[in-house]
Amino acid sequence: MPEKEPSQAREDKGTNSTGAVTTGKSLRADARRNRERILDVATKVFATEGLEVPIDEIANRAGIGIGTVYRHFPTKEELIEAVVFSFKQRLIEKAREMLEQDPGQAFFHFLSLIVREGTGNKALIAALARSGADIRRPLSGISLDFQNALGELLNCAQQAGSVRNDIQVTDITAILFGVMRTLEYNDDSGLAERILLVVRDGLRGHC
Amino acid sequence: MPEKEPSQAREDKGTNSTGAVTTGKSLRADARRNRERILDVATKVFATEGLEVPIDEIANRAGIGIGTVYRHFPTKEELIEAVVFSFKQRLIEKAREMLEQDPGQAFFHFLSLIVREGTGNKALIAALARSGADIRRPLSGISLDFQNALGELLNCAQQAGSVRNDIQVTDITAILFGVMRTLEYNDDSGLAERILLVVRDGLRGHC
DNA sequence: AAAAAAACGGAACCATTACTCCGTTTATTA
DNA sequence: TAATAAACGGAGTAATGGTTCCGTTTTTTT
Repeated sequence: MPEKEPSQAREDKGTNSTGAVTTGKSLRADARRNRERILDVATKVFATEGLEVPIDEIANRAGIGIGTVYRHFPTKEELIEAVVFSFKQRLIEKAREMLEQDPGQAFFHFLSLIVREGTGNKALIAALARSGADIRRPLSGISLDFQNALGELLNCAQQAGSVRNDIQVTDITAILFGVMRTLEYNDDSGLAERILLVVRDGLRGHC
Repeated sequence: MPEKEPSQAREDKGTNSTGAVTTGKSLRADARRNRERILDVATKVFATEGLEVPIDEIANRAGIGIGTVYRHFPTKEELIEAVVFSFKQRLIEKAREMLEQDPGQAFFHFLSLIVREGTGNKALIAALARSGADIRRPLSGISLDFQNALGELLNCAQQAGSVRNDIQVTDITAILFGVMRTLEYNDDSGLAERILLVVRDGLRGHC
């Protein structure tokens, strides 16, 4: 009698080039549902309350056991990464779209967009912090993609003379990081506007 | 027979208007020595390693028991306040001195000074963060003094036309906070220079 | 120098949080 | 629908870090 073997060689979860987990067909129905739900809740909670919210809290709000959360995302870090990933992905997409516009406009519009979206979204701020905090650490995956997208906008703007030349992408990331951090505790959009004004004029340079 | 009474009504520790603990004569010799030592060590450790360093660590490095630290500073918060206080005090003094200079110069020199001193000093960054993070919360004590000192420099600079007029002190505090935070993880002074350049030009305004 | 007061030291306590383990439940398969 | 595999849930574990308590030591007073 032939040995029992896994009835159908289920395809494994894999990771695509960008680092996102490709949700293959291999998950059981309830599992896929739960995974989705966790991600949903985590995204909202992280955005409104910050990354320090304990996993238990997220599990509770999702109406799901802690163990389940950990099966899907073996560490808190990985859950955060997953959430952060989609935020960055969306921004990258926006950046690409903007490349159509006038170079100077594009760059500054992108900055505005980030600031606007970031105001009041602690998860997004953290996402940017993760690629902007320590600019010496080489990036990879989605963070690198993001930096490249931003870099392209910057380059174009510089070539068009809309942004000073003595500035690099990493400087922008760093500045962005600072602005975000400031806005983390001040969701006043008036402040955001004024800071953006200063940054904008400063980036144009030589008065 | 008369009841025993405290031989000498020792003067109590009090707090002066700025919030600093006035070290009266009431402390025993070893106590005063220890208090000083704790403050010294804490200042250095907080500066180089940040405020997250546990109290135990500070006690150990000072060669003093944990209990002793807590007798002098009933909560970690109070120890931090004490450290932060002296940093701010020094900055305020500098600000006053600078008022002598040309208004525009004074203001920008002060910004440079803070950035220079802040680069690599996590305690100082935290000190500024504490008065700049949430600009809606009304300040008091030393933080208010600091804001006022900064405000005075700003006012003069604005009246002299060296700084744009659509900006308030709290905006400066916020910007400063952001810059500091950025530099917290990047002690590269080149980056500091470039960011300062952008901020400076941005604050001058209307190109 | 003895008594009283002040200060010391650090083990123990408590709260928080990330993460594990395993008995139970649910989905899938045959 | 019974057997099997997959996934679930949450009590329990471990590490961390702030704070308290109290027996011991040091300083000050008489």
